[in-house]
Amino acid sequence: MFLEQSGNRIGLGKGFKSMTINLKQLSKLLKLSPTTVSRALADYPDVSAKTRARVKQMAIQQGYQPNPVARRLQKGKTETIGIVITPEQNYFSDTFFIDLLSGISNQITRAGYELILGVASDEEHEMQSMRRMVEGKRVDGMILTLIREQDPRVGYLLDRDFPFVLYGRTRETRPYAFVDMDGKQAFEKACTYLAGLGHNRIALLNGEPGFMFPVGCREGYESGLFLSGLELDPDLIREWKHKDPSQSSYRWTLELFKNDNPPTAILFQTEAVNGIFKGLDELNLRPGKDVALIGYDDLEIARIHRPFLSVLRPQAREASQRVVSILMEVIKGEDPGKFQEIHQVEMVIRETSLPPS
Amino acid sequence: MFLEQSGNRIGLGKGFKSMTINLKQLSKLLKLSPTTVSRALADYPDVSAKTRARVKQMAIQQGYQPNPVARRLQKGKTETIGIVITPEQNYFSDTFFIDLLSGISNQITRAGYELILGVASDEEHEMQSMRRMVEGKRVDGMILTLIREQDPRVGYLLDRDFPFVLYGRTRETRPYAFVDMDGKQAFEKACTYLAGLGHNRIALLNGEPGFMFPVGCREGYESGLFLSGLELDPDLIREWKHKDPSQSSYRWTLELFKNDNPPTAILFQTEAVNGIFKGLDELNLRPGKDVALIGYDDLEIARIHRPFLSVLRPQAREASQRVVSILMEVIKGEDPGKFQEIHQVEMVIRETSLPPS
DNA sequence: AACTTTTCCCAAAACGTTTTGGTAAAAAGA
DNA sequence: TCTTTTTACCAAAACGTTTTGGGAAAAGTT
Repeated sequence: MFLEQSGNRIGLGKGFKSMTINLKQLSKLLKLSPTTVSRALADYPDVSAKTRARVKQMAIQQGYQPNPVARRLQKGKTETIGIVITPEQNYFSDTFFIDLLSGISNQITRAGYELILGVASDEEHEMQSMRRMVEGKRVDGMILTLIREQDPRVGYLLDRDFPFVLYGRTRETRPYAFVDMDGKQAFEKACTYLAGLGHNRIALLNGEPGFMFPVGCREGYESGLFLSGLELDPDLIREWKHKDPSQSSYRWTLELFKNDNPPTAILFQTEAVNGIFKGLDELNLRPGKDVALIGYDDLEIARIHRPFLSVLRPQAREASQRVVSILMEVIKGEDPGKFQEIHQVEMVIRETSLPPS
Repeated sequence: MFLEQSGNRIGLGKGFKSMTINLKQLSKLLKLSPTTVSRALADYPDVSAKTRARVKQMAIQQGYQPNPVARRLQKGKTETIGIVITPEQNYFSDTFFIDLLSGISNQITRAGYELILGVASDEEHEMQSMRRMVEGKRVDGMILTLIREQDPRVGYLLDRDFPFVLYGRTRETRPYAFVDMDGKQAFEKACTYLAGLGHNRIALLNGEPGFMFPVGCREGYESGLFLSGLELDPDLIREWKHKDPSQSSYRWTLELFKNDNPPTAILFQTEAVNGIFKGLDELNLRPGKDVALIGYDDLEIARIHRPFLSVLRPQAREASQRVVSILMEVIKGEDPGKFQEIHQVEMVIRETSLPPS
């Protein structure tokens, strides 16, 4: 009866024998035109309620799913967004990318979109992978992470008006959309909190310069000192290397305590906690007792080892979902400048933020 | 001159003003038919060398990239492969998924394919996400990880002859393609090594049952004991929970040493190292000195804390690349049963595998 | 010179949707 | 009853490729 349409062999010959029906076949089954079936499924008002119901039922019964590739071609959209991650630039923060991808993936699926992933080892491959997605017309929009102070990706995308959202910020005067954590406010809060406890030698073990995030951390730290009436001592600020947070932070910890007037507290990104603990151990200083510690990021490790680490906790899951929602708006043509979100960071007091002994 | 083709507005109206040229426009520029241009770019022999060169040069000059969506429609392939990860089932092994994705992504890009990623929280969403990819015709093949002893995903894919490769193995009699680490051989090697040093009370702190990997570990452990002429003592085998490796392994460590005849060595998956160290610390046992330790997986943490952990090191990057190559073959129509690879695991002796004291 | 083969190119169809621009029939309004 | 409006449907075009099935001109063979 409706088998003569032999032109419609689907995925045949390659072993995939699952019976996937297409629009033409479905419409034949219903004795309707493909047009009407398509419009019925899309809830257009120009198809009668009765037909619409009949169509939908048959579609479900036959397991019809519109071929996304065909739809994309017709609609001129890929229904896909891209992200390139660079694990080696963020090695020890164990679940950073996974948490991020988790929130993103969630929201993207909800929108019926796809997430394509690139993994790059360095800045160069990162750019290369992104260009492949953009110039190869493989995505409708990009999500960017691990943003640098001067970030060529942002200029590149702005230049060609390609939709994107930053998870973070950069130095760029043209308007663009971003979702960022308020590192400044977080470090200010932690700093004033420690000062309020009586600490007056507070050190900052900051992330690698070049990336944008540590800039805010430092601003918050300086502002916190100022608000608490404390002097800024450049000798209490150190920067570790992204490549090897543990080693470099270990060395800097030892350095810090060579000071005549050593710190009684340290602010840092939690990635560096292993190095700091190791350093303190070597100096026979008890973390949390002899030296107060507050880390940025609530990594697993902060909750496993005694003493449990007091931390600044960004709501990463939430923020990453916002990134997607915003990107959808930008893709629709909304002005990116309208979407600039800075998310608050909460402080979780555990066992390493006591007054000085 | 060649601007009259106003039907070819690309991505217009949505802000993306980048000048992307298409095949028809390119062919007009060259005063050739689209057919010839297409075939020239694909190196068909029926286009003269001169024309081919001219076409290629112009294509580069104009920055022409064939629209992948259109190509996919015509070719009846998505040029995309899918993977669904479930981070919560593998929480602490910090870089497991990232390393995996890294190898996979690499190889996929090389093949001109795309990687689409799903992130699921549990078994149910995992299946759901996979079905969306398969039944929604969004991918040509799937990669599966964290394989369970009885894994419904495998049956599902086999039933509809859909191409896939396992990173791991399962209990299934029909032939299927997989790349697996030789956990059995690894644990056997570690076990006989320890026995050779004189250890005769060797414990196994194994992963959660239900997953396939711990099964091999146990087999290797038992076989290692046997080869070394040691008795198997069921009291020396414990299984921690995937959900919370640290807590459960901590508790099991304490348990193990309540034994009248406590172990002098422990084999385990490195994810559990924190719990074990914590437990030993509490028992005033020095890791590596009083108790020998060998972990499976060379996680960052194994190389950071003294004593440096002796480990079994799988070549994850290499294996994940193989997974992709194999999947490509299976997609081409090769018999999946031909591709069953078991990769050797090397042992790295560091500081925690001394003879018993 | 009359065939045959090879070289080089192309028009048209196809992939599976959605959108455009209708039209015939039914209902409403005069 | 005749016109107008609304309802319910559909044929054809379009999205940008690749593949199919030629076919004219040039080169080679008798």
